[in-house]
Amino acid sequence: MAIRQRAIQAEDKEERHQGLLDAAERLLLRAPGAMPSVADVADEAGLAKGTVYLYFPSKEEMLLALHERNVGGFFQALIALLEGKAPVDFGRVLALTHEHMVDAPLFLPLASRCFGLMAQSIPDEAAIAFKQRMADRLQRAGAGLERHFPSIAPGAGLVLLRHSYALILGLWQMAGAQVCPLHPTGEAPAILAFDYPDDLDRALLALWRGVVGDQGMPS
Amino acid sequence: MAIRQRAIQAEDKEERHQGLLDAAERLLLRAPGAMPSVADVADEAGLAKGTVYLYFPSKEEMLLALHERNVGGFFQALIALLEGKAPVDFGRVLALTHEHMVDAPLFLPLASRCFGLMAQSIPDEAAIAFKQRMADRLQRAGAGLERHFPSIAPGAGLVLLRHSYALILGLWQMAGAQVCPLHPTGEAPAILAFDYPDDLDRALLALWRGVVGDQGMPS
Amino acid sequence: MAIRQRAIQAEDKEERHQGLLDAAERLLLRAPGAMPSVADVADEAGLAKGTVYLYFPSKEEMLLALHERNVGGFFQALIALLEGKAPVDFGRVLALTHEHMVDAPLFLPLASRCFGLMAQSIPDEAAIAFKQRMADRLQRAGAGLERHFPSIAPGAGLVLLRHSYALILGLWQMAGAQVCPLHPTGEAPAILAFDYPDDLDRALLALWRGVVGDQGMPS
Amino acid sequence: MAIRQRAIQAEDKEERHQGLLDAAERLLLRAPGAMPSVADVADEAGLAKGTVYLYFPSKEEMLLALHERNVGGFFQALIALLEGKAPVDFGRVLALTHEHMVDAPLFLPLASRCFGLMAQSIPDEAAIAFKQRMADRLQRAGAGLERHFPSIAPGAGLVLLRHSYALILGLWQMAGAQVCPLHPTGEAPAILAFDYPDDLDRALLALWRGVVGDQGMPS
DNA sequence: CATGAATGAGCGTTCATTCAT
DNA sequence: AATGAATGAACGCTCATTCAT
Repeated sequence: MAIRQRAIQAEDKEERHQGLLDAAERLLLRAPGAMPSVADVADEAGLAKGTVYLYFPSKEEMLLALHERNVGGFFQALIALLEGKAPVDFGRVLALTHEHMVDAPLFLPLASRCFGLMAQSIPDEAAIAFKQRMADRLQRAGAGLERHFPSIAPGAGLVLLRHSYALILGLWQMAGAQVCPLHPTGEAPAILAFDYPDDLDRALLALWRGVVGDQGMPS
Repeated sequence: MAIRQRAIQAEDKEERHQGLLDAAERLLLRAPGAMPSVADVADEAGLAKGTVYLYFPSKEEMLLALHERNVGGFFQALIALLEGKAPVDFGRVLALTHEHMVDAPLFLPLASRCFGLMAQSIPDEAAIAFKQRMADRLQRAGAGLERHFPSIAPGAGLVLLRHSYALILGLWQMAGAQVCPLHPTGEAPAILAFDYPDDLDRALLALWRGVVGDQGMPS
Repeated sequence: MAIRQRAIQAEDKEERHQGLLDAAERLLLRAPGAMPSVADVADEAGLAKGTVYLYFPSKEEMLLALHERNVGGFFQALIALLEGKAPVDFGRVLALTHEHMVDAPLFLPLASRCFGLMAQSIPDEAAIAFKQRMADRLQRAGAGLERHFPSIAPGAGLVLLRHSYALILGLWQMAGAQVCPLHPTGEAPAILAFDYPDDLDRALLALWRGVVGDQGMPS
Repeated sequence: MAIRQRAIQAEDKEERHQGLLDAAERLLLRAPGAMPSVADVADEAGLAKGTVYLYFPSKEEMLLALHERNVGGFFQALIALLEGKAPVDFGRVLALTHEHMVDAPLFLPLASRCFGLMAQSIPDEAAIAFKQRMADRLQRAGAGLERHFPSIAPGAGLVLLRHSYALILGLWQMAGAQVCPLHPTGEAPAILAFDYPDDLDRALLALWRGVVGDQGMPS
């Protein structure tokens, strides 16, 4: 009952597609620790459970699509920055990273989940296609980086991006383990506590300084 | 049926304990992407399902114990190195890291999973105790690091260890996503391919160079 | 496999609902001493285990629903009798009680179980709603009783019903303990043996005579 | 380890026997809604789990033995009263009932459970033996009752005791269903609420008045 | 006698996926 | 295209009972 307007046109379909991703995003935001169930996503999107499977072959690929939407946004901004004419320094890249990855409360939990997914539940074909798209973006961004930071050796821009991402992701996971969300009374040892965004800045700064030297880095 | 020798003595119990961890380890190795079920672990260990619960209060705490066994081994070696009298340079630390974390095929998948566990399924008390033990080790290792690398500011040894760990972990996740273990026929785009151990070395080198400068670093 | 006709219409759903209650009833009849498992009920109803949870939020609430179906039938008849125009005496009430509670082989085992359930496994909200419905029925029946038996003090009709129910239930439990259903060869001592329906009549008669006196009672 | 003094003498064994019943009693008192597990009982008694099975063939028969100890205490007092020389009226019997059954917080939950047990889990032979002992006691008490209340027809003393017990038990179950122990905020409909001891007195008074008339009854 | 390690069937519930409508 | 009823494997965990020690 209540069969919503059928999506016949391609653009209507795209709208449903995005609507489902939006719904998944909202649920993930609401409970970052748990994978939303298909039923929940469908509900949140105002659709029936079966309908989800008209738009995504599986729950996992839906989440991957959501992740890619996030990643895409970040790279679009990064590439725009790097291929633009304005001079770029570390601070600009860092700010952009914060905006899209660190402060966006969804990016990292999802990314972390998706790396696990890739190795398991995503069919090879889909995984490879996803990776191809990622590779293209990375390559463009890496090249842009080398243009703005001449001290980076050819090819090392891509590598630096990879390492930065690893740092962002790994540190985030460690930060997440600090919290005992339900019973924050339990005190973890102070020595383990650290402020994620701040500490990440320090780590990235060290990494970049080790690669690009002092040029374009904050004094 | 098939009642194995009963573990009456404390050391026999310890053996069972370790045997279960070994079993979990083997399963995790076989399918690094999935949490082994209690039934599987029991089977693999040649015990009945219920027996697992004589040795661990829950599946999660069993996996955490396995993780701690791994971590403990690494830190024991690291602290021995750093508190020993022999001079220590980056290469030594790196070699040790490889031996315990990178080449041990289980360390990282489990570590990655355990960070997720802490925030969810481990009772606060157990989680805090675990963290306290981790903190102690980290602190000793951090102090040792500062002793051997005088250019590290006081307190920054611990931080460097944290960042190194984040790099190791994050990069491993990205590397893992390269492989499609079951169908290795599918070729991922070459540009994304990287050799995890090698690339990690490069990343750690960059990070450390950014922190400690050139002293004790390979030329 | 074996996908039965799908219950799309509300009435088909109601049929499934009732079908599950019927199945539970049959199992309870077959083994009055044990709570049927969800798997058994589903099997008996020819459905899959998961399907049960489309119709009831939990096993306990399913049994409560079955109980309420029984109780509802009894009260409907009782209230019809008491609010009707025909004169009512003890014999009529007793006959009705037999028909719905005593001779219905399921009423009492289930009732006895449900009292235990209420205090444990039923969510408060559901329990209170159930009790409210019971209270309404009891009140109407109690008032009707007072109308037909003027010697009952105001408010005492409800109390008499409660005591009668207690007698019916308590005596049934004692009677049940007489039987060893699987091995009826074992003879219980004759002195403890009693015929439940007959003995109950005597007990109720005594109780009612003590409350309403001789009016409307059999000579 | 910690093998307690072995019970060699018959009286030592009896002590263990009673000790286990005491332990079960304490646990039942602490959590009247749940059947204590064998492990809990053994723990509470300071014995090992396996030891329980040296003294009772099954958990159920242990609980039955505990119940019989309670019942035995009640009947001993009742028979002493009825076979004594002092005059006996309803009030005396009622007081004794309160003391042993109503106010003893364990009697009724256990009794209610045991009736269910009889029909299921107790082997016939044990069940019959238990019943034989119950029958003897009932018979003596019934005869004593008839001696003190001459208006009771021969044989009706036993029946009156049975009906009284049914009332006590049935009403207790209904009373138990009133409580929502964990969330007493949820208000049950007031109409269903009643005070168990008070209401029971009223019910028993009505029943007895219906059987013995006014002799020996409170005015 | 006493122990307690080992067993394993059994439980209620979830949820991704299918497919008749 | 859209629905949602139906599926059933999978899960972690309990606990009465056994029996080697």
